[in-house]
Amino acid sequence: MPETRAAQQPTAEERLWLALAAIPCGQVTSYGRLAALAGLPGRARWVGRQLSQLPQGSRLPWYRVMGASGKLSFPPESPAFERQRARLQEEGVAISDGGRLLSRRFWPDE
DNA sequence: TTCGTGACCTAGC
DNA sequence: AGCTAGGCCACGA
Repeated sequence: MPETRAAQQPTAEERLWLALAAIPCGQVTSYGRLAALAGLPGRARWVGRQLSQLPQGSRLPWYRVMGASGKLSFPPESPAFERQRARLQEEGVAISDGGRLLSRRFWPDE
């Protein structure tokens, strides 16, 4: 009988959820940094894919993640773009109409 | 199986 | 500031 998952080492997905949940309110990070924090440097695309599969009602702060260039990864005006922008706005993080982060709030600090 | 696509990134102009 | 090139890799057609 194999051991249950809980007794083994955390999976990459679990490490990602933990890193994601660790982003402080009012701060943001990038897909690449998140990948590195989860122990998978160079796997930014994988992070983006994981976030795209998050269930609708997820409590995780997916909206605190954007491209390394400081821009949201959704087309401006799209529903997803506006959702993310609104969530960030609630935390005091301003995003321009074009999707650019207007303040230095990347985490961890550089 | 190959090929295009994608919530990406860095380096180099 | 905006290209381009190459790297990354899971998925579906």
